[in-house]
Amino acid sequence: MINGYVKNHQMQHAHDLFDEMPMKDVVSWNTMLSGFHKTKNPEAVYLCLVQMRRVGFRPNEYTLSIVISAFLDSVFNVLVSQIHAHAVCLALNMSVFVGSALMRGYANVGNQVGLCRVFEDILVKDVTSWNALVSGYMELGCMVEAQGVFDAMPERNIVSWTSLVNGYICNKRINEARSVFNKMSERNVFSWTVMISGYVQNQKFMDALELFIWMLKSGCQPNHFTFSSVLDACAGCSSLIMGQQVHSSILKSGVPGDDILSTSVVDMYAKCGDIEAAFSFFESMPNKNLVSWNSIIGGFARHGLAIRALEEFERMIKFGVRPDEITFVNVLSACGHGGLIAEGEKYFNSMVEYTIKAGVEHYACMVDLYGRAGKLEKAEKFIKEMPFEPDVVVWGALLGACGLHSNLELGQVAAERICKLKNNHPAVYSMLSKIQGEKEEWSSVIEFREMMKERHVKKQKASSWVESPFGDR
DNA sequence: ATAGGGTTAG
Repeated sequence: MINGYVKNHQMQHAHDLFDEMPMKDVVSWNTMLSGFHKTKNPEAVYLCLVQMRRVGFRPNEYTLSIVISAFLDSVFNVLVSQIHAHAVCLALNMSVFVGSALMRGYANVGNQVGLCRVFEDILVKDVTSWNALVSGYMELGCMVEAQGVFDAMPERNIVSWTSLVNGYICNKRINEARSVFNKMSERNVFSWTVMISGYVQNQKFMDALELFIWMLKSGCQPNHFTFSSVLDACAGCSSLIMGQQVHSSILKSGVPGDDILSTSVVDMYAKCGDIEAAFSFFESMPNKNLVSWNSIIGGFARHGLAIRALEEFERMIKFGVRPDEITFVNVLSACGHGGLIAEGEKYFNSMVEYTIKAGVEHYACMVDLYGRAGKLEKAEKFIKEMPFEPDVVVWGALLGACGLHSNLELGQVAAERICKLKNNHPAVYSMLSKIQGEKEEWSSVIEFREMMKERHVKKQKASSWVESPFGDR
């Protein structure tokens, strides 16, 4: 019964039943631990483990591997070496299960010595243990070691290959990843998805889409992970036609739509310029979460529809969804693009009510807000009163505003600060020469162009899909 | 009856 509740993520019911249970054993405790792990509640796992020990139960292999997995990426991962010590005392460190969990744990805290030590102690190492070693080395950025382990493994399965590909991708070595991927004798939905999302993460959207077509031709059925990455690729290269095709394939494929996939659809339509399609799909979603709300608010903001962005924000609050820092970045940028100064100030000040501390991004939005509206002194004052060091984005917002309102003096101040933080940023040259051009100071403009040539500064490539002679790619 | 290695969103 408890396991049934756990499988359906009904932890409250599981908990109640567990409390009533008269003769608990290790298995019942492990089932509860696993439930807290599945519902991503590391603190509950921690408390449950402590309680279990307090009433005198001895952890077994199951207990330790669940607990270690639950501590990954949480504050409790400082306990990895303590759990390891515990495992040694119970002679469970030689278990394949505990061993591979511990390896992930050590990789998670960046401890290479621990990773190797645990691997050596595993009595009968199987493919999974070797795979965990490859992934562990990759996670630590040790690509040579990972490749060495892969080459030395007694046997390799599709997971070993996929781990290697994924490892190279995580280390931003997309070409190495692709060359390993090409050598695979068989591929499954995991391997295809890893490679496709790797291209997306590295902004190679066309490569991602090309590979997706290849995947379909090879007869491999995409899942919600794949589709979500592919939609991201469509959004990345602003290809509405491709995005629509992918959306249709999702509907035809019959993969159950989840929150993440739906949010990717919303985001794709918004980034491909069809904000109404984004909105109507968003409206049709039965379960809107924080990320989906942020996505539609950001979509309206980017389309300059400030009022509609703010309406969605208010609706989100009414729905009882708590905004986070990203929500406010989107809300403030909506105000900036819509010239809604008073509203921007109101929302900026309301952040404390939601216990969200304004970060450097929010300050950048405010500088942008004042700057676009021509209130340059106010923007400058805002920068001076910031509780942290302004970054390139903050100064860039001011510089952009100076370009918009042809203010050379303040523009030069911003430009100098940007150059200190990031040498030879092309935007600095373009913006200053733009202002000088407007002031008809042609000698300065020419001087700047010469300077750019000398310093080998290249203007950033920019293009627009609006009335593009190439049509929609 | 409970456990380990590879993939997704703002």
